[in-house]
Amino acid sequence: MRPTVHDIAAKAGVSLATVDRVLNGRPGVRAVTRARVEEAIERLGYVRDVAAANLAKGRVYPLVFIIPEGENPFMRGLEAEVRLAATRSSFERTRIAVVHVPPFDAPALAKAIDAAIAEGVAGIAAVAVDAPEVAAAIGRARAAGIAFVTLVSDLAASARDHFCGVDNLAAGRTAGSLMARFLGARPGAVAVLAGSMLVRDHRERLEGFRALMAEAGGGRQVLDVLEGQDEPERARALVGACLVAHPELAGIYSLGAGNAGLVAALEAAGRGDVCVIAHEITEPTRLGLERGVIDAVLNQDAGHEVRSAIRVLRAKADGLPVIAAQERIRIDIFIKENLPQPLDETGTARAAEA
Amino acid sequence: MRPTVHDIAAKAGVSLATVDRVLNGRPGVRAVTRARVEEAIERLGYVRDVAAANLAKGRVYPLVFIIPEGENPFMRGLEAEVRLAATRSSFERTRIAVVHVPPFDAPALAKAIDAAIAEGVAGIAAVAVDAPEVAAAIGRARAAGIAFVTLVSDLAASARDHFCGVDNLAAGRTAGSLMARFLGARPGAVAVLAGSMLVRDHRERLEGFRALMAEAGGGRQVLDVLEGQDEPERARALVGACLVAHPELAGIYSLGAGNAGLVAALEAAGRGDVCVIAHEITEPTRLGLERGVIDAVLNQDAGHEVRSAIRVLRAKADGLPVIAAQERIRIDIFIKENLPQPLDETGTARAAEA
DNA sequence: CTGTTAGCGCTTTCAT
DNA sequence: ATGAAAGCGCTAACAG
Repeated sequence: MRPTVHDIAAKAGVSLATVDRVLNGRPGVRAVTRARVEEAIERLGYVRDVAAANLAKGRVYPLVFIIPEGENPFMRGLEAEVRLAATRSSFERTRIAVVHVPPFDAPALAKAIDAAIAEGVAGIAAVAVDAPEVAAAIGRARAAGIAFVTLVSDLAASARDHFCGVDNLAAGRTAGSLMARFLGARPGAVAVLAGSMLVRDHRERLEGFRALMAEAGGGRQVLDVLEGQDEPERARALVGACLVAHPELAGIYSLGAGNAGLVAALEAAGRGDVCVIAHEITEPTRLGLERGVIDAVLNQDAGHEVRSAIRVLRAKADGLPVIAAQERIRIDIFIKENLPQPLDETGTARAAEA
Repeated sequence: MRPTVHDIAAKAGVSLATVDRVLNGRPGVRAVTRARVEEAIERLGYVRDVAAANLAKGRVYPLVFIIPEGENPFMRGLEAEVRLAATRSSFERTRIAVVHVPPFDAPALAKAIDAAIAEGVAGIAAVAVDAPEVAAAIGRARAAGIAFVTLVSDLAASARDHFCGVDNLAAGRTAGSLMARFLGARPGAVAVLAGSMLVRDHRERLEGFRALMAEAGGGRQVLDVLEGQDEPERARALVGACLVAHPELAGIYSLGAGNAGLVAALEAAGRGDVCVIAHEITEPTRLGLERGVIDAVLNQDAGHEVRSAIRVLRAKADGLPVIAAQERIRIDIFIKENLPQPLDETGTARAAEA
């Protein structure tokens, strides 16, 4: 049997209350007594039973997820994953709230963070906007003892406990490598469709992509970035115009959202031959893959990110360690053949039981 | 506050013990009383606090992982993941044991399963050998109320609760698709290196690969399978001979283990131009990717599989539902650019914090 | 058939 | 500065 607080109390010749004080670093214990208890803890190899502790505390962890509003399908999918986790979270003494903020709006995000601090939550997860005022708000949260993780998009220098997302530089390089291999010796330039160069992820992906294309040699031309603001209509117009202006175009790297427009433009122009690489498995990209318009999709698993964020927030709130390997978000590569089947209404994976 | 057993007891006008009997489907309650309690449960929207229940039960879940012995690096990595999880599992009221059996040995596996049943474990995870006697042993385990999951390799018709592994047919198709795209118009045949055609995963992967190569058109020739028994030395010899016999060889699909030999043979022959696709991120395949000898590696995340197996076994043992999306094991595609950094000694992911 | 009572391992008043 | 005792939500004897 694992040693308990009683064992420590007996071994150290003190009461349960004193053991608890030492265990939780609370004041009111003489240094000598503390030392005695700590030695007992050490010698017995005691590890706290977190479940029992939480039961005694009657503690629930109120967490807040701050997510951009709008039509970006990836963000909506992310939110769905949060709500799914929230349903199940009651089992785990966690209460999860979702807060919306306008996308790319640093002041609004900072305000939302401060509101969460005022509410006295145990942890905050937010899709970060890379701005000093946001970093300052995160600093205030941490100062208040609130765990903070950034989700999907990180920000430069800040006190966040953890970043739940992928290495976007590597993602861009991966896209570049696939593009180079898929095109092989085929001539023609490559276009890049982004949301906005004001966003950190997009900048990093572009950087990685350009770097790899340069290293790959062959002198393939990468055209100037098309900024579609992550809006399907703008993306469609931009890509349509690009296809006209560059009839020899060989590939398109779409590193943001708005992919419904991209697919529409390609199909309208009858350019199924263009090699297309996009990001995130969503309705449009899934369809694009299945119809052969998109050749590969790089993905970050939103469900994994959300569950990871919850685990990390709870661990940090408890002062517990984190399993790094489980929390690292991979850059998934999907082609038509390894695309996972969508779940049916009951949440049952058809593929898993096939 | 969430309703508790006390609330139910009060509402139904019965004692705690009766509520508990109803909750756990134990006998000794009149139908009317039962109905009254059930109504109270329903109306209050009661959900059991599993942590508290386990605390009260003092229950630990003894689980057994049955893993093939031998030098297969993937299996050794799998075992390492089990041991890692075991270390951390004390936090979660789970005790994990590892049992070794000779690879591909159905009678030995069946015997190990029966031994675990006799020990009265709560759940068993095993890398299955596809044989009737194994299916029978699994049936006995389930009959004894023991949760059972197959790990990595499933078997035909059996009563296992769940399969923790990938769709190997899809994996083979994925390999085929990548091979076809990477080779493009380049002429030359493709070789396949397998462990043994007696193993189910390998058969399925081959089937998927061949199917896709046929569909891809271009009439690319797929040579007869080389069976290396997952042993590096045999693989090296077979591949070496194949390279001599087919100087125009364009690609190799390695669907089993023994990849150290494959890489060695290719490097010895100076055939870095051959397009190579292999399975599982292990020491040899990681090196192969980094050195450019291997072009892509399909992977199943052993850590994910193990953690998933534990979650599923515990959930099944508790009669709890399972989050399908979290338990589905993806077919990961890795190329040099999206290969995750290995962990350092402290278990910290270098990439995640970079 | 049903109720009482004493814990599981930990935290938390309230005394001393 | 330290201890005693009463729970947290649930289960498990043991009585009725």
